[in-house]
Amino acid sequence: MDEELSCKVCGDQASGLHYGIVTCEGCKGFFKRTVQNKRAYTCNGKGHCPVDKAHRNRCQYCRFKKCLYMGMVLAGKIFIILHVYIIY
DNA sequence: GATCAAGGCCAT
DNA sequence: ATGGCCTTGATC
Ligand SMILES: [Zn+2]
Ligand SMILES: [Zn+2]
Repeated sequence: MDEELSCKVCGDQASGLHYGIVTCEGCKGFFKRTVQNKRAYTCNGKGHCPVDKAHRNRCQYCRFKKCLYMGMVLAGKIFIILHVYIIY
């Protein structure tokens, strides 16, 4: 039985936990590239474009925005460490 | 020693 | 520029 998780950002099949939330390889790489290269995107629409597997590449601004909104953070690992730390 | 996640590198 | 695969480091 394989319970496969879906990406919190685009809904694609996630490979696991990445930067604090469950994401797919695409959003993981996209987030990494965006932060590391300090990329700046702009929305052509109103800033609320649908971010799903079909349209995630159409508006990078709204995709990255959703990444942050869903709780994606560069040092997402500290959340996991913190979670353990609080319990103990 | 096994598992998970970050990062890097590569092919499309 | 995107997404995937592989490698490395850290943690349990
Ligand atoms: Zn995704
Ligand atoms: Zn947009």
